[in-house]
Amino acid sequence: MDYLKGLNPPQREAVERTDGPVMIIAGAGSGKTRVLTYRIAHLIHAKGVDPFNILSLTFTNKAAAEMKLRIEKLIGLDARNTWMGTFHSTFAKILRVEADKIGYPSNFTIYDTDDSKSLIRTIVKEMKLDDKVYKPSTVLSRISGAKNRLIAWETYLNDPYIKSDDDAAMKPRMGEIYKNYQKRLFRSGAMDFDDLLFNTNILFRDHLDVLNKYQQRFKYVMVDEFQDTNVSQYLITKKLAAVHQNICVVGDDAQSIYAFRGADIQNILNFEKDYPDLFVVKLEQNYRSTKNIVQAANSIIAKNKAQLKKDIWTQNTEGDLIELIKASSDNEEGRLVATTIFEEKNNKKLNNSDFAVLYRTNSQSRSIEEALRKMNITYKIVGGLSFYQRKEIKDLLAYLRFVVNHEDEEAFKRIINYPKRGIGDTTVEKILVAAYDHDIPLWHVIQNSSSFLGGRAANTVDDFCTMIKSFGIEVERKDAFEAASSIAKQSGLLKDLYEDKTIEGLNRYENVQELLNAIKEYVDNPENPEKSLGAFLQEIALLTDNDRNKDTTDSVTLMTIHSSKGLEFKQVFVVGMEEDLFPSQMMMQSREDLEEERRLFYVASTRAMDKLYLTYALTRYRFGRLLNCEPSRFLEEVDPMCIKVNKRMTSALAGALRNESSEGKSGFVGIKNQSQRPMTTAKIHTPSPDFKPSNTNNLQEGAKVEHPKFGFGLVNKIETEGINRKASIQFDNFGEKTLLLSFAKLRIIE
DNA sequence: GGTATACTTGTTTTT
DNA sequence: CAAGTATACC
Repeated sequence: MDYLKGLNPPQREAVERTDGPVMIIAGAGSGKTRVLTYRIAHLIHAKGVDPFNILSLTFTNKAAAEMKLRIEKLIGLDARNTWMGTFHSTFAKILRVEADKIGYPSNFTIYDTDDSKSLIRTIVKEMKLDDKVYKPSTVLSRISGAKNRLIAWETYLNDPYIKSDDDAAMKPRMGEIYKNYQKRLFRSGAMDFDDLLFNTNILFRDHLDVLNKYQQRFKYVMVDEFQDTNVSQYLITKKLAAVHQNICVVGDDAQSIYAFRGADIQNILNFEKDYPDLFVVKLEQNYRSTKNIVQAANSIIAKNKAQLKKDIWTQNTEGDLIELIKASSDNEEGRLVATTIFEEKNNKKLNNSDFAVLYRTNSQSRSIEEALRKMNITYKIVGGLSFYQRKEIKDLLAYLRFVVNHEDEEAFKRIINYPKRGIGDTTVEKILVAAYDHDIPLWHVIQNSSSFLGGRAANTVDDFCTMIKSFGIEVERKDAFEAASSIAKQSGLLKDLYEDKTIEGLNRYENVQELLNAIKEYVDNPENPEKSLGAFLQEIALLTDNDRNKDTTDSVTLMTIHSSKGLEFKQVFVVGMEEDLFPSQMMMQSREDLEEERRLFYVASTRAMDKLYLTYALTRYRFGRLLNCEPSRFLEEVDPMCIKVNKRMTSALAGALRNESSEGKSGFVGIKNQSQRPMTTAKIHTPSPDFKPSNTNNLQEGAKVEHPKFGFGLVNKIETEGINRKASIQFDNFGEKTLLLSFAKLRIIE
């Protein structure tokens, strides 16, 4: 086939060596995706492998989608039939089919991190533990770590090493929390992200017939971004490939940046031990960047000890030196980035989309955004607070989730009293406790609320229950879009948002509409055979909005270094090159951590094709405080031959900019302080010694009353709004106040 | 039960 | 500095 001609010798080897275990070490910019897609095309086209027998695992939906598209271009529609997706989505699909084998319903819910944390918070509360000690995020990452190493809660509780570890951390009850968390997930018919992998392992361990089915099916297994796999993921792929041994992993140990998520760099470093007859190919020619950038990147990564030996080189031109830019403050850093982009755009006739600004933490985007906005440069932010994490989106999704899975506790808690229907925390608590204590399904309690709750609470819960049931009927009869729109309307959610006329309120309303649009798109897309709401929810649970913004406007990209992996731009700014920020202060305890930070720097640097800028600021607002910063140690690690210090910042200009910024700042702060200073209030009234609240059922307008705090006053007006009677009272010392009569303690004087 | 306010608290990265 | 939670109040 012709397509082999465009490949260099190692690339070609990687494509043609289709059988047996293969490891492709692919340096940054070495044409990895190309090799992968050609390899799959080659399997199908030249080797006659049925696309159904090929499984390719990636880390992002975007990578999967892109690869699929590229293969389709090479070999046509056959490509559609290969299995290609993220670890999580692929095994979620398999788990749906096989759920009953491990006791789960096939419509199980997938909890996102927020759901998981919320569940942990309630468990910690129920166990009467201190949530300062057992912080949801800490607990979750501990549990997650265990799951990624395939440690079940039973094992966790019995392991003396873990026990002493937790004791030492002053968190002896961790194992119990893990146990309760897991049981609760199971009761809710829910799995968290890690469960998708953990339970796949359980499934394959306990049901050899199932394992065998998939082993037969997936004759060829490929894993992209192999350096980011955790033990749990690795074991799944290893098992799947155990029969045919056609496993091909592609990765770059130098770009392993997800250890915090359980990724184990040892997987790639030790791969050869598991497969002694492993065929290793190294792709070392970089097609992306200039010589200067490649050399700089090499000099950075050379400082790491734990790595596979490789020698990245390029035939590209020398290119510009890397520019080091010093700014006096974070705001100035933003301005310098913006002006540089502006100039380069004009000088070199570039588009906004040729530029990217990369940072270590999301919070750094603010100063950059401000500066770009001032210069009228359009930009887009990738990642950050995701669309699917917005409250209004989660609320609607919770409705949808709960209608599909009546046991979904986290969804239930979100919607039971939103929009307000008069069901308070105590009632919710009672329902959950009833379900838990009697070991009965949550939905059973809701359906029979009168046996567990008092009269009026039971009534409102009944109404809620009827509503959910009617939604259930709609979901059965209609497609996902019609059902979701109807639920959004009838639940009152849309109305609640519509009535909020603030800017944010409007925004929220639009976001919900956007979600509905997304559902419509899903339904209309012929590639999705199943139009049901359940099918849509499965799809969306593992979606991050990285690939969602397909807006075509030409814009500068702002994102964290993590989310930049796999991308490339002509010009790249890595901002915030400061000690404690990059490398992050959290990452400097151990050498392993520091090495991961260094790999992160390597990833950032190798995104650039033509030009790389490194910027740092001398001062920066963090924790709401102005801090002095030191240049990052990483700056000294870059080969000095590749760098030039930017001279365009004359000190006069710097001074001018600094003054301007401080003036603007202080003026603003001054105004704000003034408006926020609390007014001095009148002295609180001391109630008369014989103060006793009167029955206010017959309170009349014009009556004279005493309030324990506000003192004496005259009733101006009484209004009745539903159950609530309110009185406007003109107090002698506190002005007019409107009080709710069912709560306000008032003594009627005359 | 609902809501306005004060207060704390935390900022790494994400499937 | 911002968001999210506890509190106190109506």
